[in-house]
Amino acid sequence: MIRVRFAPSPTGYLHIGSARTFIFNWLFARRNQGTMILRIDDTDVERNTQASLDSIFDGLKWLGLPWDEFYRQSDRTALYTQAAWTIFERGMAYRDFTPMTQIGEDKPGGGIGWLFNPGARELSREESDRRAAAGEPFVLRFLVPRDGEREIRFRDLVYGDQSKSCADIEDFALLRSNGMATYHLASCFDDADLRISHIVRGQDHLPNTFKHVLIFEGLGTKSPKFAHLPLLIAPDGAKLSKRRHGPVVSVTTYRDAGFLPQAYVNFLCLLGWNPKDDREKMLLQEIVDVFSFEGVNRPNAVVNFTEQDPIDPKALWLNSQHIYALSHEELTDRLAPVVAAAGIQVERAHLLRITPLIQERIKTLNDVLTVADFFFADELTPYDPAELIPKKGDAAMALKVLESARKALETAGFSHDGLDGALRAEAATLGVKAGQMFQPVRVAVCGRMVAPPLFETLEVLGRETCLKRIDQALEKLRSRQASQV
RNA sequence: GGCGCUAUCGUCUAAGGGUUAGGACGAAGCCCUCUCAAGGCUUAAAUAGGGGUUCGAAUCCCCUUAGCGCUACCA
Repeated sequence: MIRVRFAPSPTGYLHIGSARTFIFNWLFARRNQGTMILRIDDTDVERNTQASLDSIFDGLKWLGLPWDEFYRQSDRTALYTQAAWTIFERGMAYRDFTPMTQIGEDKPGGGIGWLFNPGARELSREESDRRAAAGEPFVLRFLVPRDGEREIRFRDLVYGDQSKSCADIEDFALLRSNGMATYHLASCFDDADLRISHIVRGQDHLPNTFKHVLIFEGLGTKSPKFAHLPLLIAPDGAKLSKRRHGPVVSVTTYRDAGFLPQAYVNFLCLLGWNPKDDREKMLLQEIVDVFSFEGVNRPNAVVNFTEQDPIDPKALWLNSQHIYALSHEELTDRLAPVVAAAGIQVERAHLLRITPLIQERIKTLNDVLTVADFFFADELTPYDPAELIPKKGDAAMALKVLESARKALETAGFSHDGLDGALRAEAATLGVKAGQMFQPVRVAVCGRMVAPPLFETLEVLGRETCLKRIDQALEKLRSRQASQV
């Protein structure tokens, strides 16, 4: 039975790399009819925040990938302490009474690799017990084997066989001096207790895994299988961080930019994994059908963003592909809340008619606001009347064309073919090219030179609005001419 | 410093001893066309460097270089 977990610690908001780890876990579980567990690793009371927890749930909810079981480490602290003392009783851990301030100086950052504090390992059990009983604070450390040349080995499903000499593993802490379990202990205990079959997490944990193997040994359980994932990094090669890279690292950036969750998931999957064929745009089910750790790469993957544009261009393209794959009804359902949030009131039936016209012209849901604005507004936003002048034409032509278009639209049938026929006929009688006819009309009704296909647009706008806007355009042209004379 | 991981177009990647090193995004150009978009076609663009092994290396091994990670009573 496959059981996997995603175990974020609530010390920041849900970050793009964490989201991907969650997704890979989820995919692996679904692919193998396994169980997906969400576990909040909140053993660090100092740094946990409710806001962070909210952000994690928020982000996961948006992704739309449900989990099957839920745990929170702060509910289980007694279990960890108990486990730590079991390891101690087995002689695989010891109390270290070295004050924190003292070790801070000559330990990490500076010089030689730190393995353990001098004298701490050699303390007799009697003295250790006595000092503890006297209330002296201590850290419980794992007693990493120092005799012989023992190597810790494990096989990673992505990175292959791993080994490390115990001589390079320090005596890491199991219990803090306040009695709380550390991440290593709590995480391993839970992985064992919850019968996790595969630990799927970021590659930054690869070096920690040697310690974890030791802990599982201390716990007397078999290690789960491991699959480490390449990290997501910034274009500058650095690990993604809020401080350095800003809001890009948060999943909410993509959500708020108008991404479809399935497109975002698709994008994240393609960072460090590929289906071994040329597919790029994939539905969730299609990914589930072929997902395996064989397809996971080892090098870190760059999320391609800039200061000006936080969105990876490929993500944007994938989003447009997913938008394009939606039915008109589905897309309308996604667009409606965006439009409503912008304070625009539109009937769903009307929006449903607009949707097909913009579907292949929007890359994000939010684009509806800029691409379809003229469908929503009563009055067009002001535009330069010079835009009404067709190519290789002049203001007089614009005037002439718009006048005859107006006349034609008074009687034309408001369907694609009716409008097409009527306007083309007008162009022919005036002796202008079709484009010279269409473009002024487009600008007149849309208020700009770039817009969806003309006839469908006119159709959706309706005769009344079209005539009104052409009248306004004629007015603009006339006053422009008057002012220029 | 020690230990570990990694190294193919700008980016995501394919090719796990024999290919003109393939695809996608992005860029440029052309076609289509009522503008834009979509679509089609085309172009530019990569095996970090050096040694081996081999008839033959992007692929296996070693070294160098570079990047990243871990080295906390954070996770």
